[in-house]
Amino acid sequence: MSKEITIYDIANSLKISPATVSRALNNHDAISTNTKALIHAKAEEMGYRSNKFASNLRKQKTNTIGVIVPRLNSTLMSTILAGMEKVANEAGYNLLITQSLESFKKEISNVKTMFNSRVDGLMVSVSYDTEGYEHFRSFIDKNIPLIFFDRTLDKSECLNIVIDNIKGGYDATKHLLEQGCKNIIHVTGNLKRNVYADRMRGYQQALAEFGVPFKQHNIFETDLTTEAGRKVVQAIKLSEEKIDGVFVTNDFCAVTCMGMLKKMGYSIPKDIAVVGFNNDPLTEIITPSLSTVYYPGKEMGEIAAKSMINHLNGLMDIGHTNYIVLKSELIVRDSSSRLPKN
Amino acid sequence: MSKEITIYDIANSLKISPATVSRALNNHDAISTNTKALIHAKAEEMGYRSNKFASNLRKQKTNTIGVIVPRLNSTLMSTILAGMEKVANEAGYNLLITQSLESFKKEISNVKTMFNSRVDGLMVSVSYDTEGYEHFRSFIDKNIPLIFFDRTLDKSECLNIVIDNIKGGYDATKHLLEQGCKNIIHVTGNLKRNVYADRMRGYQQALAEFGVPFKQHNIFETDLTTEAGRKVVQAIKLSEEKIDGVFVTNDFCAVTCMGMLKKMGYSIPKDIAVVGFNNDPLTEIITPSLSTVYYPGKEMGEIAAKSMINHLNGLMDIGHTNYIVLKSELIVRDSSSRLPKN
DNA sequence: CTGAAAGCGCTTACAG
DNA sequence: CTGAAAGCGCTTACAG
Repeated sequence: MSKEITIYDIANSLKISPATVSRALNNHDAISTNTKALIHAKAEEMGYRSNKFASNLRKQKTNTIGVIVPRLNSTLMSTILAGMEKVANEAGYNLLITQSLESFKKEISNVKTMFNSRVDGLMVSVSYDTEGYEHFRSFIDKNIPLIFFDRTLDKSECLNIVIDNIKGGYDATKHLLEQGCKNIIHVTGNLKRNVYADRMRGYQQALAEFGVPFKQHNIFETDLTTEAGRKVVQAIKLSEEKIDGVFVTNDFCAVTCMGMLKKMGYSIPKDIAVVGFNNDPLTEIITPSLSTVYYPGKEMGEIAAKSMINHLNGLMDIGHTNYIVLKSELIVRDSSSRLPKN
Repeated sequence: MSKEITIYDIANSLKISPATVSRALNNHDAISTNTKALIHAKAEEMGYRSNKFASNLRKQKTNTIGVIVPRLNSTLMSTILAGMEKVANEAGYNLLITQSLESFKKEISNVKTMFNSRVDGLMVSVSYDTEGYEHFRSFIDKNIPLIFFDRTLDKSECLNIVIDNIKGGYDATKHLLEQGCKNIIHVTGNLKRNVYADRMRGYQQALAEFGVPFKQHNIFETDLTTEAGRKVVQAIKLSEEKIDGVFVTNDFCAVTCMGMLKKMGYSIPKDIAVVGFNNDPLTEIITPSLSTVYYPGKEMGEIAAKSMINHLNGLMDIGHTNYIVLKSELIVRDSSSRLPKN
């Protein structure tokens, strides 16, 4: 392990002060171009690397943004993260990423870690069973910027970056109704979470608008896994009332359901029309292609990171904004197209 | 922004020395249980949080592991990352994650960032067009542990965590041959990368074993996107020699091909049998289900992180190991099952 | 345009 | 079991 070069080594070898070396390395205005060039060359030659800890300790800033997601391995989340990473990296910020694995307890511990790591800001999509935001108190008290994205909390005074989930649910359901569906079930996730609760509200609104009575037993609150899909399909089969439409709040689960329905002899969309959510790439490559609600994951990640960085750099104050709602829209494909397209 | 509490504040308020506070907070043996309890309580009461920069600066250690992946938003990579995060988090390490977006240039810059962030170790899956490992020189010179996973480099003296890609390619191809395929094309990624080059070698070995001549024009070196799939299917259609087997080195692209082939009237597996790679969850939910090679992504992430942490904690020396090869195996499903299963 | 000096908040070898 | 003191490598207000 070779010795680390410091600004003192550079200063000594150039017979100047460490202060000047520090300034030159940070491209401070007050240093002459000559001196700068000299110092940069020497630094390069000696294999110098800045010590971020010393710098952070002195500047009381970390250039690191924390991110907590429910799971890393979901198409949506990894797409959002990709967007965040891109923006953060370009702006010279690092991302510290952890996953709550849908556990409130783990989320609390993740928040603590982020706090102790002194991230300059924190971006969070909450877990399935998160209750309240007391565990973010430390961030709020210290005025450390906090942004929620996708899954947000009620009554949050922080910036929330979302899509209009009510509209998403409404559009999907309305579309199914327009295609002639009379009895539409809704397969969703934990209704504690805004994304699922709002989509269901949209579902209810559309039903009401079309004069279709809402039935509680048509709501399947699940964990959206393959297993959940299996149970839903079983229920469809055993149902006394004919089910002719399915609105699933997640593409992967929707595709699972479609596959099983097909195997059981249902024709899609003729017997049962299906709409998913997120516009996962897989929706386009399966047969029939899955109608879905476009979810701007990459954009959401980029905008969240951009907002955070602008705030940190004083170019913007996220304290004044409560919601940023991104555009999202229904994409009609084969799984729900019963009528001739116009 | 409330003032940060330091060990000095705790020391003053308790009329003891900061050294004792530091020791107590780190559960040092030499501090009496009483004093420890007292200090911990006070720290809690005052809202103390340790300053990692000061601590890192002093200890010359960061408790942070860097990870560079080609893309965050790929099923395989996000699964690997999930495994890494789990292990790292449990061991009290943080993960600094960046993506190279398949660009050698960006990878070089990522490595530099990691170096300057003084990660304790670095885990990398290289980009499409990475050449050599000169850009890791700084890590090697400083003896900072470096682990490659999935996509590795030739002649690397570091620890590489991989699956047996040759065997994977061999198994897939052999299976297609056993199912009666006479003319199998192979759709793959950049052949500079071990994963793709090795799978092709396996493909060639199986052909050779069955006395089937290898034809260069049966190799499609692509970027494995939907567009690439489209071109391959076009080529299949226009081909003068009948093509009856497709081995694609990535499930998503395989599914894309399957979808288009079906639309063009091909029956799968009767006309054309298809095998993918990775065992992406989507392989099970499409119709016909896709035969594929199981890839232990989560395990790979866990083992990489575990190896790194054990090395950092002195429990193991990765300097003595060159390769860790994880188990992986062919999973036969409907897309390639022409013979009755035994 | 450059320097001297203080201080960011810890940890630890040394001493008792 | 506890303390005094030095030092990790920077940055910056102040002075010139």
